[in-house]
Amino acid sequence: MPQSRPRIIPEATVARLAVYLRVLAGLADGGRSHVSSGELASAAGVNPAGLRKDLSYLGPCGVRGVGYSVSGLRDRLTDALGGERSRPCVLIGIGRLGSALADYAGFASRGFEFVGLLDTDPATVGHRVGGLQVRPVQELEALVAETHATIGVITTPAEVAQSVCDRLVSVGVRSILNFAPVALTVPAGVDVRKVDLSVELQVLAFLDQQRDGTPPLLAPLRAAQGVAR
Amino acid sequence: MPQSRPRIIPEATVARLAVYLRVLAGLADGGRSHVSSGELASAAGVNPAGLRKDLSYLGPCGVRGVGYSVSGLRDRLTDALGGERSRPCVLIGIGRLGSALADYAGFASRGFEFVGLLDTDPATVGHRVGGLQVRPVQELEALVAETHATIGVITTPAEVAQSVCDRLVSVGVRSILNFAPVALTVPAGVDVRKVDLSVELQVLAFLDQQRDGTPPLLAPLRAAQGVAR
DNA sequence: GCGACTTTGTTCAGGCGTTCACAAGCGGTT
DNA sequence: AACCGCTTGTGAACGCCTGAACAAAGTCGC
Repeated sequence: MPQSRPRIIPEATVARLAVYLRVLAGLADGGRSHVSSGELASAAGVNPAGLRKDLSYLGPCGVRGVGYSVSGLRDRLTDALGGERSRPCVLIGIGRLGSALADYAGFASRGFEFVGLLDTDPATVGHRVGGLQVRPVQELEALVAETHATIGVITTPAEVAQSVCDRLVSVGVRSILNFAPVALTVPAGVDVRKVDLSVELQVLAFLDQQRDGTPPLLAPLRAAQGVAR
Repeated sequence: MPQSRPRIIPEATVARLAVYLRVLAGLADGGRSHVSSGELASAAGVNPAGLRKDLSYLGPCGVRGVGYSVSGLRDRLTDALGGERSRPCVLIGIGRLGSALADYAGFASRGFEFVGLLDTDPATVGHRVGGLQVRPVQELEALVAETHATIGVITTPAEVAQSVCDRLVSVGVRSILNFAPVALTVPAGVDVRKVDLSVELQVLAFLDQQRDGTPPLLAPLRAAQGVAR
């Protein structure tokens, strides 16, 4: 019965659904029972019409004239995004960034649990980070097999990211979050999402320069929109 | 003066230009003098035609029949993305993630230098992170004024992110990188880029579920879309 | 010096995502 | 019971970006 979602959901929409879900969780904690698309969109930083369109991919889930039930919509979104079941993750590369991610509360609260931390550095292996002991990267295959991890997070230096990725894929991991500044090559059927922190800063630097250097030239169309994405 | 770039560069292109720049830096270190669009595109993980289109926004910068000069293109990209001048950044919220970012080598090597670290927690203030001493967040305005920081990085909890953002904007910071899971509201003329780590994982979880749950249903290419029911 | 090959730069069409605007539907009120 | 206002859901247009095909241009070989 719950199996009836023949429509394809665009990836951009999926990302926003995750944002809506977080906003809803906050509203639920605040005791709210209903929200309108306008209010929810404002909190999420998107257009109200776009929000409704996003939600429409899940089928009707609001009541006209009233709005959306906070708990109802939250449950529906939770279900659409993969349910509440805990998703075991392995993290490879326990440097500064890796350590920070290992005990980032935002992950655990959403059902993402790190079940293994791996590193090559003998000085790091054995150390305890976020409640887990760092293990040597040689144990990657065994670890994935025993924990049935489905998500791999790569925070290694760029040079070894591809080989780590290959090993993850070879033992069945099909979802990879990559923080290393390289483009990973994976076979079809494997999803990679890349987070590139220095690119983000560089884009900001570009926009900054553009503001300072060419406002008289092409300033007109660039204003508008008070909320950023 | 190289002041002649009347064309507007799409933001998506800017982000890719930053990736190309990094790949080029690696090639230059390797001693390469020329690259073709195909090779560069492969290393960056994009389509060759798209890469050429991206570069065309900067005007002709390759030689037909030969390819691109590694150093020449690198310089051109560096210039387009804001030059090599050091950009002072302030970082607010020195938790796990903030500490990791504070001494992330990838930033410094691209001209982004943290000139101030701020936090509210008395236990964190005064501590030394990545070569800088953490200062109380009350000094934010003074710090920005004295260092002329142009970029603010927010790694605070969600509840205080907006107020920190407002204070940054009020003292002239117009570029903000936000890691807090909230949509920041800013006046026109201020750019915000948001990095949401748990959203990335949630998208992966969705794709994972979609693979497992609906391969027999919508695996094929695709049919009509936009038609309603 | 000329021809052919290689690679860029550009143009074109297609898909995707976003935004706007309107009709349908539900609750509250009289 | 019927009306009115409010909000959702959807259809359609617009613009952006992506992916492929073509022409210009430069180099290498003979």
